[in-house]
Amino acid sequence: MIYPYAHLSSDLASPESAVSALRGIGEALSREDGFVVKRAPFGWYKAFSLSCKGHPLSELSRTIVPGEGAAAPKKEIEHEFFVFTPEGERKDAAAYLNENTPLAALIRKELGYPGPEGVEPVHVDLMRAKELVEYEPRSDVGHHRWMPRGKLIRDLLADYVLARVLEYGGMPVETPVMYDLGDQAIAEHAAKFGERQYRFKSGNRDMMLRFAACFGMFSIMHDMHISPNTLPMKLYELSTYSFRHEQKGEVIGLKRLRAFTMPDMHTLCRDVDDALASFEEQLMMGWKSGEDLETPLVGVFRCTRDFFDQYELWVKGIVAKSGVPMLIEILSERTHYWIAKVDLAAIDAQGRPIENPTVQIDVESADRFDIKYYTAEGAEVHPPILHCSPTGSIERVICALLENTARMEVPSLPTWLAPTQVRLVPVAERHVCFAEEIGARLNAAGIRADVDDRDESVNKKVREAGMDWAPYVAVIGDQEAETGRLTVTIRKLSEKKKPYKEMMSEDELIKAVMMEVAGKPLRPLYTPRLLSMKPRFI
RNA sequence: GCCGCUGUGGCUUAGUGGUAUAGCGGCUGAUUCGUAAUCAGCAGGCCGGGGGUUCGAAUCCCUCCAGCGGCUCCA
Repeated sequence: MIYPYAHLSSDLASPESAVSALRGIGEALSREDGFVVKRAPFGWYKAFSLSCKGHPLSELSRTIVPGEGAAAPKKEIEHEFFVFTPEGERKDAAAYLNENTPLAALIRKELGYPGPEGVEPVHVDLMRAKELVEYEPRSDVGHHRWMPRGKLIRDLLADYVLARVLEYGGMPVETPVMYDLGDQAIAEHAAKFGERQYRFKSGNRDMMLRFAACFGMFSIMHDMHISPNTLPMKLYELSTYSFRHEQKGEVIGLKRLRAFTMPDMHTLCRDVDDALASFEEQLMMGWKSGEDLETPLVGVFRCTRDFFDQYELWVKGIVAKSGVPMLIEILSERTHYWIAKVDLAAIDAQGRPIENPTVQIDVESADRFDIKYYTAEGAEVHPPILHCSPTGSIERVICALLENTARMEVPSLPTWLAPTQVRLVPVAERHVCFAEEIGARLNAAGIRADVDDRDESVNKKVREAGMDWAPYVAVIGDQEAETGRLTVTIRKLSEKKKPYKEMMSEDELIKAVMMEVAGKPLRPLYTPRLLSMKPRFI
C-alpha cells in the first residue's frame, strides 16, 4: 500500500509532483519486484487500520531522496592562479610558495598545499581566558555568549564599521532574520545555497533563518521606486545574526560559527562601470580596516574568464591602488552569483588565512528579486549589485585580533579596543580615593580607566594589569599625591621583562590616550570602575 | 557529516582496576604594601551524560554529548 503522508514532510512538493511520484513508485514496484501494489487516493482524508508486531516505540519515519543518479553533475571548473604586482607585472603563483610572508600563506592555502600539522588556534584559549566570549553549551554548536569585555569589543567594532559606512554614504537599515520559503525569490536564493541553513516550521509556513542580510535588503530594493539618478545606492545592515548550519566538525572558536555578525552593505549600481568604481572604493575600505585594526591583510581577486578578458586593465589598476601584490584566480565559468570578487584575509598564528573583508559583483540577484529601474528611453534595467563587508564578520575580526597577538613580543589589542585603557593601581588603601578621582576625570575625558582598589600587593595588581593587557598602567601612591605627576607604564612601548615607563601629568596621559584613539569609536567601561566590584566570569 | 585524539572542583592539572592530587581562583583572618603572584586557615569534585564488565571503575568496554586535529565544506 502506497500511502501519501503529507504531514510527515516539512517541505512539500506540489500535488502534481506528489501524484506523479506516487504513480512512479507504484509502477516501478509492481514491474520490478512483482508485488501486488495498491495506491491510496491522493488528496482525501481516509482511515485505515494496520496491525503489526513490534515495540510500541519502534515506529519511524525515513526521508528518501533521489540518489546519485539524479544528482546534477558537478560542473568541471578550471581555476587559474597567478599574482599581479602593483607595478602591473604578472608572476607565477608558485614562485611565492616558499616565502615566509602572509601572501605566501594565502597562496599555499588557495593552491591546496597542505599546511603544517595543526594545533589548536591561539584565539580559542584567549577568547575565554581574557573573559571575552565563550561557548554556550545550552545553545546549538557555534552560538556563543559574550561577556562584558567581549561585548564591548563587539560594540566598538560595530561602531567602527557603521562610522566607515556612513562617511562612505551608506544608509543603515534593519531587516528580519527569518524568511518564508513560500516566496519564490527567497526559495530560489535559498536553494542555491544547499542545506546549510536553519529551517523550521512556523505554524504551517516553512521558514529559514537568513544566512546573510541579502534577503531583507533585496526585498527593500524590490519594493522601491528606483531612479537611476540616485545610484549608486548603498544600504547597510549589521546582521546580528546571520545563521549558517555548518557541519559540526567545521565549527571552531571565532573562525567558523553557526551564528555570526556580518556587517553587510549592498550597493545598487547603475551599470557595470558604476559597479567597478564602487568596487574599487569598497576594496579600499577593506584595506583601511586592516590598518585600523592593526591586523595585516593579504588579498585574492577572483573573477570569471570573461570578466578578466574584458577588464584586465582594471584588475591591474586595483592591484596598483592596493599597493601590494595580490593573488588572482580566474574561473573558467561563473558558478555563483558573482562575476568578480575580492577577499582580504588576515593570517592566523599557524599561517592559515582568516577570510574577512570582501566585495563581490552580483549579476543574478537583481533579476531574481526583480530589482529594476527604467532608463530615460524607458528600458527596464536589472542592474548589478555589490555585496561588501568592509571588515568581514565581527567574530572573525576578533579572531584575527587575538591570533595577531601571538606574533607580538608583548601581546596587546589596539588601544581603542582595549576593555581597560588605563589601569590605576593605588599603593595602599589611603590612596584609593585619590586614584578614584583621577579615574573619574579620565572617564569624563572618554577614557576607559578603572581602579584596582583590592586589598592586594602592588606587585600582584601590576601583574594582573599586565594580564588584562591594559595599555596604560599607573601606580598611585604618596609620590603621585605630592607631585601630581604619574609614572605610567606604556604597554605598546614595553619589551618582555622591560616595562617602558614615562613620567607624565594627568593631562598628558589623557592627551596621549586620546591621540592614540583619535578617529576611533569611544565607549565607556562595561565593567565596574572599582576592581573590587568586578565579578569573575571565568 | 566522516576519521582520529581528548574530557578529573570556576581555571590549570596529578592519578592506567583498590578510600579522588595539587596550584591558582573563592571565602575568612592577618597584612597597607612602589611596578609581574604577602602569609595562614576553610569550603568546593557521585572524575562530561547514560549503559555494561568486575567483589570493586576516574581507570576496561559500548553509546551519546562536547572540545580539538584532519577531511569535506565555507554559498
